[in-house]
Amino acid sequence: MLCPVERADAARNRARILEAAARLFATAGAPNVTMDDIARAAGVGRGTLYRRYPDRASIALALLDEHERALQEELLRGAPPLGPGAPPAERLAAFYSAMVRLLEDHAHLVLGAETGRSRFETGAYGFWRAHVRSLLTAAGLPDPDALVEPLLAPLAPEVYGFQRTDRGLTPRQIASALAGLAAGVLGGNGGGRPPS
Amino acid sequence: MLCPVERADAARNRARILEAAARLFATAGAPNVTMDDIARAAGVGRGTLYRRYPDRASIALALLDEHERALQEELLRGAPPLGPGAPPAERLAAFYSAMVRLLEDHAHLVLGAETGRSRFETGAYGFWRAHVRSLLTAAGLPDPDALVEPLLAPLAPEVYGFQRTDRGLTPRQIASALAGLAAGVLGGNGGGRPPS
DNA sequence: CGGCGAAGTGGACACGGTGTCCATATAATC
DNA sequence: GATTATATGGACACCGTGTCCACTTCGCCG
Repeated sequence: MLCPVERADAARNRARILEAAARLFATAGAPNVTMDDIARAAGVGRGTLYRRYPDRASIALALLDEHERALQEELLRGAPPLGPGAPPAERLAAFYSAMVRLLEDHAHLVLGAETGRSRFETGAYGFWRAHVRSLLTAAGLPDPDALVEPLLAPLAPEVYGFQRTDRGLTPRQIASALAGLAAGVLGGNGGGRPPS
Repeated sequence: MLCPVERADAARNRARILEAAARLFATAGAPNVTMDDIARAAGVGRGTLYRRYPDRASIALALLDEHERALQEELLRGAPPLGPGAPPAERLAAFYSAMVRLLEDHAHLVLGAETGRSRFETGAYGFWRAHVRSLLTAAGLPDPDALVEPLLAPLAPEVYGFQRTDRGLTPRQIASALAGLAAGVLGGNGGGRPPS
């Protein structure tokens, strides 16, 4: 092997592909974009495209990667309530709020790409899962493993998209409802309930 | 028009299609079954199949219909805690429990058929939604519209399937966790929390 | 600077599924 | 039993996917 690193043209094409895919996803909607479209828009052949990204999901994943990593960093080492230090209920609410922002900003990317089962198989999902699970454990809840997925399920792109588009909810409303959920499950008090 | 009702052969073929589809879905898994397969197994032509069911989802929907209707009946007029009479938190927990049973019994049907966005467009979803929303309203929660989807999201077939298969959870565990969720959100007390 | 090997490229190809269409067959009415 | 609307079923074209391989380009080394 003479070239241990990525070749210059390969890097150039990778950038082209990602740029073109981002543009197409944003304008036409992810599910309506075919591999052909992306290859043509990027000015590369089909073979080149498939070499790196076997399907649409992996392209969207690459596009989302940087944004998700930033949030992950904040969860691990950022300031409270997102980062360590705050009580679990508040951290969960902050996490929900941050995820709502992420979904709102990149809905077009994430929709139809991370959809269905493939969502669970991404590294990002594993991270969110571990984070929420640690919050549940810290709060002393029984059987945190069984509560993680129900708490993460509202963040599925399809659910968020349905609430926003079909139900006409605002990001504020959604984040607020999720904060209530977090308080109800993790906080001792009935956080989401009206003071009675 | 001479035949205002469904013709005899049409009814017969409808039954054949549903029976064949149920068999195929159960053995091969819904996503792996093509329209061709169903038509051939049912002994009808493609045109006949497409006439009634434009896609797999509508077939699965027809198959699930009766089971869902039974549960809907119970929710409306059955005995507490599933039917009217019990406090909202207990009714929601009972609903979760019944849905877990439904998912467990018909996972093969529902998986890959009601998947993704199409789930929200079924009449059944609208019913579950209205039910949960009424429970939220009865409990006096603010903005029930924003809480409905998060509470229904854990029942998405993909989520349930992931918990059962990949995570190795039992139906009991899942139902129990959801009961805790119901208690935390709707019940004043921390139902899912350990007594402190 | 020229050639060499390996990685990268791109388009042609075959496959499979979907959805449509229409000539034919069949059931229900008269 | 004739008639007419409806149902049937298979043939057809279309589209997207994923693979494959002959060719090109890159990077190194003599």
